[in-house]
Amino acid sequence: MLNLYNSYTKSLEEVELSQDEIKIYLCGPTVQSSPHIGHGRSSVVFDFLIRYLKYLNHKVLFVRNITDIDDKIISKSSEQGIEFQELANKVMTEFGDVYSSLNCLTPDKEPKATEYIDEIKEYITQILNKDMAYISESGVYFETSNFTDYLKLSGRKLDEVISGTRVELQDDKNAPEDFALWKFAKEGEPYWDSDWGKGRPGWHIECSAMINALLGEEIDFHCGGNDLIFPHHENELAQSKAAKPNKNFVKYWLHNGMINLSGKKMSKSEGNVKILKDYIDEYSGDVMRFYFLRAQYRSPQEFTEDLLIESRTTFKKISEFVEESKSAPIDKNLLNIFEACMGDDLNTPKLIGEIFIQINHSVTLEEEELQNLRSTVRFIFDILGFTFTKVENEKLPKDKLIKFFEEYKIIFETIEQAMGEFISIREKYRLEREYKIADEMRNKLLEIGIKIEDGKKDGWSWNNN
RNA sequence: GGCGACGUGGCGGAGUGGCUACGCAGCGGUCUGCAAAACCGUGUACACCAGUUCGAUUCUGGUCGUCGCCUCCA
Repeated sequence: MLNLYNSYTKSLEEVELSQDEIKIYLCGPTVQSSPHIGHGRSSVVFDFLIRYLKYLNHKVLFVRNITDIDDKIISKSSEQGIEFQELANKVMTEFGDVYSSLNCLTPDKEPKATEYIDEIKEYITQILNKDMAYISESGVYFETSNFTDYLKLSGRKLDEVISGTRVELQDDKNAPEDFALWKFAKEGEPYWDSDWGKGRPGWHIECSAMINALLGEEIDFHCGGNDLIFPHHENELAQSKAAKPNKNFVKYWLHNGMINLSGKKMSKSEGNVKILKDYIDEYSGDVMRFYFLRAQYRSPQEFTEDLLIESRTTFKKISEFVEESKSAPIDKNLLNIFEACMGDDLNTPKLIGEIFIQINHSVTLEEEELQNLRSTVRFIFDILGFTFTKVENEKLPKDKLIKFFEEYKIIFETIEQAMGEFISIREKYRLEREYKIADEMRNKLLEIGIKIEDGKKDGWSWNNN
């Protein structure tokens, strides 16, 4: 059983899944600036869902779009004196890198708005033909007053939409709440030809058109951050229902909560954006994923670097528990827990708690049961997209190492060889009860970033932390 | 201002009408030459005020507070 919160009905619903392909559309980024933690959350959280659906033996058709043309991209690129495509491509690459280091499943299709201009124009024509849009001086606009269900998704009232608006209103619109399907190009702006005039698509229409082109008239899940509910998804829904009144555009609307930086929402306008890549590089994709796993996907989630450090510590425990084991779904009890938690609107924090309860109880288990538990925990984390790849040890500069080991008359060839000799020298001192020297060696080694942990099998390890 | 969400121990974060969440940190211990690591043990938190109830952190109402959306945003 899978219960998920549907933003449209504002309630937890038992999801009905057909045995056919499940169609999922995730609103991807506008490629105007580098990905931040919030982008990471949205992609990882819905990656959990997709992977879980696959675990439940469903076929999934997953589309995530890229908005590569919009006002911000145009203005930013012109500030930098480059073509808008150049900026879009650069940022797009950054997003691709981040998705892959977070081990998010590659979408089956990843359409860009600029590659679907024909479909977009065709879609606008359909809306015009249904008398749900009109052409004015500055563009083609959606006639919201002709769409009775407008604002049903976001639950707003019409006068609120206008009263809160501080943006200059276009005076060639029939109503202030009407939104652009096609914006006519101003001097110097990029444009595509159309029957109505040279211009570019509005923000919302690309999603309607690309969903229609790639997934069809009806889809199962439409996902994105909850900041997109209004106006983006509201308008998208209006367009799609206007073009196809008899179709149920989206079965379930799913929205993830925002990341908060020290109590504040992180957004471009607040200027408190942190670059996601830096954290991935420092903490690894698994740790970032685990950080996202710690919060239920709809709740706002606190972000500080300390919480990332904590996530690393906690995740390390799990990796060590699972390290030597093969992934296998053996422990039925734990699998039931897994499904119960995931089925409860993806309650991943609860799942983590339950897994730790199992780990804590494992001391009483027989060897075989313990192995089964380890394998099953590993299996669950595999399903959730964790890789358990060891963090590449930070490369210390070789000259620094050579110099360091010279002091102890060790000729550096490889780190293993040099450390082996270093340890045996130090061991000699320890046997001779020359603890001062031994401790000093340990401390000096720590200064260059290598930590000795006496009593461990290996005897030494990198200090990645 | 409008709409919505939320307020759980030092921090993060589940959950429940009566019973241990869990993780991190802290504290005590075992081990150790000393550390570290590891292991064992350890905490009567549920914003405030009323009400319903045999009993409320969990239900209802109010108060205060925090956050989000309302404008491009995941």
